[in-house]
Amino acid sequence: MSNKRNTIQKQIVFEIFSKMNNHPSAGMVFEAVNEKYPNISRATVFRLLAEAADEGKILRLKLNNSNDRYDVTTCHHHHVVCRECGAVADVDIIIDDSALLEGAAPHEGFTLEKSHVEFVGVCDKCRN
Amino acid sequence: MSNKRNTIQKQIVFEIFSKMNNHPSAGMVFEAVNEKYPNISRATVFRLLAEAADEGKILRLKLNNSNDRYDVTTCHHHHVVCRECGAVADVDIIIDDSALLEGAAPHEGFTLEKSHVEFVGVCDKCRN
DNA sequence: GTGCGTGCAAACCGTTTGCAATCGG
DNA sequence: CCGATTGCAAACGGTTTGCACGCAC
Repeated sequence: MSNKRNTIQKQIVFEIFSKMNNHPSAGMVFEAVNEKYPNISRATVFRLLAEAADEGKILRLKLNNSNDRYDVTTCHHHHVVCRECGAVADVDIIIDDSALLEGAAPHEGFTLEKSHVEFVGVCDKCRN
Repeated sequence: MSNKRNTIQKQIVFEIFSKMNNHPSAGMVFEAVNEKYPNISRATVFRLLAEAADEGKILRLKLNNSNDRYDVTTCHHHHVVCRECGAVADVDIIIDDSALLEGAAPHEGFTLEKSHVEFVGVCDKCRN
């Protein structure tokens, strides 16, 4: 039900993006797209990802020590960032979100709405 | 026991930074410093904060929808970001860190080391 | 005196934008 | 057709850096 056009660029970008399982930044998606389709511009990749994130079709993550990362999975889950290389992966864990929200006492008149747990760790490669 | 020099700029920057309780970005610290001490350069403020963060004396946070924020408090605690204006505040909550780390199953060979809970919410001003 | 720390301005890097050309519906 | 979408290149904003000078030690 989108009033948006279904362009070739959009198909290609999301085709390639959805096959990347490393929570890539927009730049990383552009690299991957550019390899096979050098005529698709950087701006288009950035625009398409930002648009999809705004529409809630994908997630835009801000994590420690890295640029914005995009995530195909929009349902509530958590992440780990490698402290060495910045690689990102999903973390399977069951966390009672509402218990967290209720148990928390924010300062200065804030109201809490959502929570996200970010783990820091090491990836396989960087552990040596 | 630092082999670093104790310069006037360093004293001033951290004097002012430690009085800001809004988890400021480097730019915000510079603004505050610049108001009273216009002869201290932006680069110096950025360098001093980055250096202190590298030494573990302060925290460098990357949170949703904002630049890097610095935090005087280095002990383990959690944060909330206003979804409207990006303001940051501490959140008091007791979370069993090791239980989190043990209960979590990271993908792709990651080892977890630390956790940080980031809440999204609204601040007093933006709630209207 | 020595060399670390600073100020300045320019470079940087990821991202965004203005605009004319193009393409999808 | 006609306006949404694209490609390009230039602008942007926050941060970093190279270099010469000055200050802490």
